[in-house]
Amino acid sequence: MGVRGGYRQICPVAHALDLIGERWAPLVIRELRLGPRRYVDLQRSLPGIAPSVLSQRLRDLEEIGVVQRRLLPPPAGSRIYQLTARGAELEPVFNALAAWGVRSPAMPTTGDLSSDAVVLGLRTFFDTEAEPDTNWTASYELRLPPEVYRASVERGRLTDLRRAEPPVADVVIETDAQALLELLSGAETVPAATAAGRLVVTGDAGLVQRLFDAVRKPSATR
Amino acid sequence: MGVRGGYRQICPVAHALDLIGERWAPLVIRELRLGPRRYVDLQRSLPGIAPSVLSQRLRDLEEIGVVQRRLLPPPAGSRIYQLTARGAELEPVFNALAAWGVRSPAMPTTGDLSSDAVVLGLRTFFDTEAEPDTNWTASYELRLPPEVYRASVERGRLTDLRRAEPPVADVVIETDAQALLELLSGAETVPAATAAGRLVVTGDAGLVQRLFDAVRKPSATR
DNA sequence: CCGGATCCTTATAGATACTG
DNA sequence: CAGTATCTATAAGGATCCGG
Repeated sequence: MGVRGGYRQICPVAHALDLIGERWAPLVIRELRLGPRRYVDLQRSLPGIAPSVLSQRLRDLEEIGVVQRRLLPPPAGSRIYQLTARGAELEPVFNALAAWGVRSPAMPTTGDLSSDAVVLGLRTFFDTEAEPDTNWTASYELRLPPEVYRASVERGRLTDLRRAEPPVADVVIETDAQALLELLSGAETVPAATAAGRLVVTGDAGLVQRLFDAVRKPSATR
Repeated sequence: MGVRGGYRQICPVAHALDLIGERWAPLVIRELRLGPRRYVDLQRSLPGIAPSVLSQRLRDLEEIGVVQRRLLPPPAGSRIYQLTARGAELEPVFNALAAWGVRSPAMPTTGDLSSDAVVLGLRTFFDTEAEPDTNWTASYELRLPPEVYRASVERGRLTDLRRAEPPVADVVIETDAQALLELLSGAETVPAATAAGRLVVTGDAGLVQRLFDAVRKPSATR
């Protein structure tokens, strides 16, 4: 169980923290929010985590029913980790945490930038407040080498966004995590990034602009 | 800064955890959600926390702008800690965490039960889904010795619930944390608890029943 | 009595090397 | 690739002590 035997309090918050509050555990879960990952993938996305700690966390998270271990069918045969339904229910927790964290004045601008973090930002801050544009339906393939994601917008709503291998979509966006972050935050534009070779769009560029425009940071009331 | 210099990632979630994710920090914040507290109060509500750790957390939380240190006017003159506006914005995070934690099969039934934890449960799980009863307006004084809370319901909405010293309300509810937990979860009834001397209601008992009935645990979709 | 600071012990994380 | 083993560095737990 949690840190030092846990908080030992009858409190939903304390209990949740006993389960998923240990160091690195939330970030392991964050990495799995976009789809299954192998041990080495997790290790690469979480620079600084000790292998023994990663092993321990995966074992703990599996034991409490948040993560599931699975073997990919041959010939791959690799061992992968994925969120269970119970783990996926943590989505509101991460969204709330991200909404609070992104408004921090101390939010770091340097450090490791994982592709997952940026793509999760896209998912978290996709504007759900405004009335959706029912004319907007498209599928996107987002390439942040070596990662590939697939996003679906149906009638103005982001209905799906996850890591994907089978790449079939209306639009293909090829860039990197840093450039995507700048595009989403407004510090970079589609034409400029394209001219600079930091962004390659295959398909309707207007659809891409539309996707980036749909991302809004939360204001105080949320 | 956070644990071991923090995660050093450009990610809102990782940053939020750097700020408030350390051991005990979330529980310190939880204690302050219902109003200001003194050092010793916090120590009593958080059994097991080392004084050095509590000092350190309060200093850290003050530095990042989540907690504010203040001196009560004479003759009290005691030093109290309270959430800043920025700290209060963590409300959605705690609500989401509580909603997830309360549905855990491993949720402990034994351990320390703080009055704050139960009262926060009342606030978190006060049913906001159903259409509010506009005829229901009342103020409650909730005594869980030695704590006193004040709750306000305005036209079916819980508009305020915090620790309070000046006790003025329509109804006074006197009980203890354990009994209140059972009353809210449905394991105990108002008449039975009253008969057993675990609950003393001064004022309209119907209003009390109404308050307890308004608390609903979240279902999977939340 | 309140608000801590200090000291010692122990648990856990970080780093690196190594193995099935 | 998927971890385990080992060593070291930190931070937490717990008791005690001290100044206002």
